[in-house]
This record gives sequence, C-alpha cells and structure tokens, in this order.
Amino acid sequence: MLTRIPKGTKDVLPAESGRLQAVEAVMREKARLAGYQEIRTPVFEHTELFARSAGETSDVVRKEMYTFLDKGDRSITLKPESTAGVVRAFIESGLYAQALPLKVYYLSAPHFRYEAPQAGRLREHHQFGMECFGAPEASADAELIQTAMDVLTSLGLKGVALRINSIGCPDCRPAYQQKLRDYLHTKTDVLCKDCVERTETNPLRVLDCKNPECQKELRDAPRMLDDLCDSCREHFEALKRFLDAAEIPYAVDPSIVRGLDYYTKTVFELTTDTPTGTLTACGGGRYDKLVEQIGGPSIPAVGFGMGIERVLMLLDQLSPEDQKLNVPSSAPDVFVASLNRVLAVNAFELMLAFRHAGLKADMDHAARSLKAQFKYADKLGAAYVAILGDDEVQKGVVKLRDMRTKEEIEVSLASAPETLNSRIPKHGKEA
RNA sequence: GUGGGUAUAGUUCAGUGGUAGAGCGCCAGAUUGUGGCUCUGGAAGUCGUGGGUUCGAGCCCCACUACUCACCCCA
Repeated sequence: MLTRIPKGTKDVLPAESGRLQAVEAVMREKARLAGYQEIRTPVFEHTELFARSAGETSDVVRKEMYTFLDKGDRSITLKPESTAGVVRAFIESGLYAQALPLKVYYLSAPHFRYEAPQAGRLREHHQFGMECFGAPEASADAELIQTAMDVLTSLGLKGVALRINSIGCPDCRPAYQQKLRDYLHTKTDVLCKDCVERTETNPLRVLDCKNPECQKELRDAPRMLDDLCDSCREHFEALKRFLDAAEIPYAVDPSIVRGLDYYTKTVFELTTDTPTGTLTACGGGRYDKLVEQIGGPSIPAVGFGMGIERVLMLLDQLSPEDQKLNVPSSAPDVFVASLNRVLAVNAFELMLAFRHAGLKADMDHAARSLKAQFKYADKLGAAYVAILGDDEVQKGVVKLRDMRTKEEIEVSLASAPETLNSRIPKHGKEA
C-alpha cells in the first residue's frame, strides 16, 4: 500500500513530462491567440456550489464527488468540473463589472470524480478549458469550438469530429420535456429500466441511452430542435453559419444532452475514434443562466473542458512523426567528467561556468570511474563531455569531446564555455 | 452497481505437479584516462494474500485483495 498509487490516479514520470509540457504549450498558445487569459481557482470548493450548478440529479453530484468535512465542519468537495469554480470567482471578484466579454482559460486543472477507472477515465484527471462571459452571440460559441478543434488538429490528431446540438432554454425546454415525457410514456414497456426511470427525473437523458433497443424506439421521438423558441433557433442557425465560415464540419446530433444541468442552447462534443470505441476529448456548451443561478447578475456564458489525459491518449495512437509536438530536450549540452574526487571541485566550477554561459551542463555526482561517467553522459544524450584530469587542471585546460564525431579538442578552462557555445546549435540551449 | 481478464526480478513476460527463468534495465570487468557495439560476471523474487488437495504446488481447488478492461456516465 505504501508504495502504491491510489486507484484511478497517474504519475507523470520524467520520460513523459516533456510531452505533457508540449501539449500544454499548444493549449496555452491557442488560448492566448483567441484573447483568453489564464485563471486559476482552488482545487476544492464548498460542496453546495457544485450541487447548485451541476444539478442535484446529475450523476456527478449524486455519486461521484469527493466530499468531506474539514476541521471547521465545512462540507468541502474536490472539484469534479471547473466551470462552477470559475463562475464563483467571476461573481465573487466582481469581474462582471469589468469590460465584457471576459475570456478566461484554465490549464491542467486537476478534477476529481469517484467512479470506476478504465481506459481514458481516471479519478483524478486534468483539464484545459475556456470560458467566455457576457457574450450572448453564437460567434462566441463558434470561437470556442474552433479553438478547441484547432488545439487538437494542431497536435496532429486526425478525424476529430464535431457534434452539436441545442437543448433550448428555460423558455422552450419545459414544454418540450413534457412532450417528450408524454411520448416516452407510450413506450414504457419497451424501454430499458433506466430509461423508464429517467423519463420522470430527466427525460432528456433518455435520448442519450446507448441501448440499441431504446435508440430504435427513439427514432420518432420529438426532437428539442423542432421545438426551440425563436431565440434558441436563431442562435443555433447562427452557430452553424459561423462554423461554416470557419470551415469546420459538424454533425447535428440530437442525442447530445450533456451530464451537467446548467447548459442552455448550444451543447457540443469533440470526439475521435479509437480502436476500442469513440472517445470524447472535449465537451462544452452555453450556460446563460448559471451566473444568475449562483447569485450573480444575469450574464450569459459559454465554455468547454478538454481532458488532457485523453488528448495524450489519442496522441499515443499516432506514430511519433505524426505527433506535432515540440518536446523540450533535457539532454545536457555538456557533461563534465573528472578523473578523481579531488578534481570534482574543479569539475563543479567548470560546470557552473558552462551554466552561466547558458549551456545545459551536468557532472558526475557518484564518484564513478571515467568510463562509467562516459556511459552515463551517453545515456543522458550529452552533446559534449568535458574531461578534467590532473594534467589538464595543471595546465589550466580542459578536453572537449564531441560525443557524436568523437573529435577531441583541448581549450583553456577560461575559454571553454565560449568555445562550446559557438559549437552547440542554438535550439539545444533553449530547452 | 454489473460482467470479463490479470497478479512470478526494477520492468516486460515465459514457466501445464518435481532445483525460480529469459529479454530489457541496473552495477562491474574485458579496455588501470574515454560512451554507443560485443563478450563475461554480479546484484535483485514472501511466485498478490490466506486456506485446501498432494510425498511434493508458481502450476490444481476455494476464498479474499489489488489491478485492469467493458457496460452506465463522462473529460
């Protein structure tokens, strides 16, 4: 138990962290280009916030939250999603009083859901997400979708599919829900047990059922899209025009309803096919009533969340050449090897001199044989090894060995950093 | 919550009742001041846990635990 990672969590090991950073860099840059600024909110919030936003009947709130009482008897919950916390901060800090729309993003924010882990599903996962406040127009929805899509395709992912739907608003949804419920009541004997139950609690959710039998029966079910009010219909039509303008193909999928209750109008998902099935990498939508519902002014908003582990998982299915990642190199430009322990101090000084010159420099910290130091330097991928022996130190020089060409030159200790700097390709120094 | 699969060295895995193994990795030597390749040697295992069958169990049986995959839902 002691050396066992908790179920549903993952370590990011040194071998993978570079890739992760590269993915994050793309997300950050795309958000920046779209005018979004970073926001960071706490890992935990008051439980009530999630209950009020995601909805008391949602799966997330009902059975998946990490909730506990802190020492002050406050009910605290590790965030299962980020929108609620961002909305809370938006209201609490009075950001609505500033210029709107306000555009924010969060990156690698940890999220917690207590559920059975499996491929692409963790108890702690991380999300990149973007939220836009005070923008009622569909161009904002389209901008978010386009940015999310851009992130995925920029990373080299192919076949990312966009599915969109509108689930209406408080003006038109209740009437539709009743209509749908009436229809479902005529199918009670053929629908699965879950669906019969959902007919009463959350009829929209029935549309989402994966049971083929249910899907068959739902073919002729009334569609929210046919019963949208003028405002919602116009918004949806406008969204399609903006997506067309961005040349983003999409499929209208009436079965997308989303698991969180706060959505209005636009909902969407970005999915990719995997050998084991379709994986949703990104999901989001509009939430025009949420800010008000949590106690803020009436301000419309729209946003999405993207699962970082899922993105990495999809990238793993690509060949290394197809992954468009700029992974920073950790290989040293130079490894300082020394013949004995006494010389380690000279080696230390030389290593620092290299670093001052902006070179990635490392040295032996294990008092190993020269041969072992070379072996280690090779494993690290060092471009050069600087060799310090008694002779060299006495003469005030150092040998620089090019590990690739095996060419060795002897230069003065003082000029070594400059010499190497001129020989190391620039990109090698930046990472 | 329901149903599959797996559990042996750091790691990936072989081992169908009779001495605990291999590849990779790690350390060292061959080469006493020089890496990758090669060769040689070395360290490293409560065979998930507990019970049972047997002269004898890593292997067969039972239970438990952990992990994992799938369903549901989601990122």
